[in-house]
Amino acid sequence: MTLGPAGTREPLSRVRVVAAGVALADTLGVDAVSMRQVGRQLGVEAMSLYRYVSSKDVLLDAMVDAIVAEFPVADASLGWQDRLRTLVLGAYLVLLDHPWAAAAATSRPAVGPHRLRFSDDILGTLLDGGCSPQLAHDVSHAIDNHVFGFTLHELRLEAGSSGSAYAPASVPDGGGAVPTPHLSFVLQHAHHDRDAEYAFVLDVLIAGVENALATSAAG
Amino acid sequence: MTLGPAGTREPLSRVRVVAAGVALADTLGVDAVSMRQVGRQLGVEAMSLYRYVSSKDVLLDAMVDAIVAEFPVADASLGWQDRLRTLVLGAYLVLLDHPWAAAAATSRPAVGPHRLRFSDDILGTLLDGGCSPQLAHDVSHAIDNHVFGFTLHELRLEAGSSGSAYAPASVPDGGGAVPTPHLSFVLQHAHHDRDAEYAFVLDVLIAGVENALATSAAG
DNA sequence: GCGGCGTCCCTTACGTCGTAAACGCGCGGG
DNA sequence: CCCGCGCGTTTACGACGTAAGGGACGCCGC
Repeated sequence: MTLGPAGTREPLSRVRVVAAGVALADTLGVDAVSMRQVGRQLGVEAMSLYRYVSSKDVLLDAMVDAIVAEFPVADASLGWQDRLRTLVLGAYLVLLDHPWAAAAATSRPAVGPHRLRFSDDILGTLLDGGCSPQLAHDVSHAIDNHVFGFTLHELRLEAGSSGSAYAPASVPDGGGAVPTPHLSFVLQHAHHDRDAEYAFVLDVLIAGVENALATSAAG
Repeated sequence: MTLGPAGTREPLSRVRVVAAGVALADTLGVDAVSMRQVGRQLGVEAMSLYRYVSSKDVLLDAMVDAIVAEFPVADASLGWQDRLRTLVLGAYLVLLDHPWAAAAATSRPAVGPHRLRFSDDILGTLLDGGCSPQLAHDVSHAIDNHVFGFTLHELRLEAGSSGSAYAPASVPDGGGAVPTPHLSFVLQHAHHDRDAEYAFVLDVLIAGVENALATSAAG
């Protein structure tokens, strides 16, 4: 690698490595993120990265957490419902900007510090709303799953944007197509509005919490 | 590879290849599923598999669909709520038996024929319950996400069974731990009951549907 | 000034992966 | 008899993650 006219170059660092990985994933997809590619992006050999990330796995974990770091922070001036909505919809918007991130996050067990912070905000909001610790715990899992899982779902649908979302890829042994009467009926009579669906399910969860709070107060 | 005393061996076939992949994933994890490993399992070279599966990706898709094939079928003798519960809880139990399957299914865009059949059953159940096509569509996505996403979540928690479920794996740049007061509070006062949580969220979804049906009937 | 040491990056190498291409073998039909 | 073809093998290529060691540069105490 030739140096610039000044003869020096920006030194490597963990943040620069992670940022290069994110940039690569954003433009070419996660599959393009290999140690050698990331190195090339930085004008450096693959092995040099190992001084800053101990393995490719921790690089990916750090990349995911770098995205989660952009998630919004709880706004204490709102009621708990709107606070939740802000958090969850904000996370959704961030994930839409980095289509690989939802997939990477769900397919990887590690939970980074920023994700812990986000979970803590969700839990704090639920506790503020009057949830028992148990209820808050359960609902926060459901919300986590909604944020990452549902967003992944939506991204996939719009990725395979060539007409129908349901495109069977593998043919069964016998060969013939599977009859799916209800599926085709629904696809004819319903349209797919990404954002509305996401908000709808979130509202169902919120309504579920309100209901649980009401019945526990009454009992 | 030496032959048995009879001098012949079971001929290869697509189902045998897929079954070997499933067996390998069940015992050694998905990461152990390589073409060479699957071949070894069958007493055959890696390249031989390509006569039955055109690539590793379609092998994995077929493996996932083989698992989904075990999902239950809708029982028309039940009311729509219980029919849903049977379908969704049955799928959950199957996925628990093959811990890799939920991860593989969510991280992979293809939808196989058995999964289409399952979605169709869900949709049929919802339509039977009186849902509009649009509502059925939205809810079925939420249910799909619940089945695969939530199950994945639960499996992960019990995989990292070494005490706390929230073990941050990557340290931030600055180094220090993140303060998570609500999280630690909740972890102290709530316990994690896998099955109860799964059923709880499902019931929240069902209640949401009932509510939507009631208000649309009233309006 | 200078010798050692730490930090940073490079080179080389190994074993694995997915898979393209061509080969060999055995069997059933002309 | 032999041709073809279905099936499995062999060989090979270009990636991959990463272990091990080497060399250059700058800062430290002396």
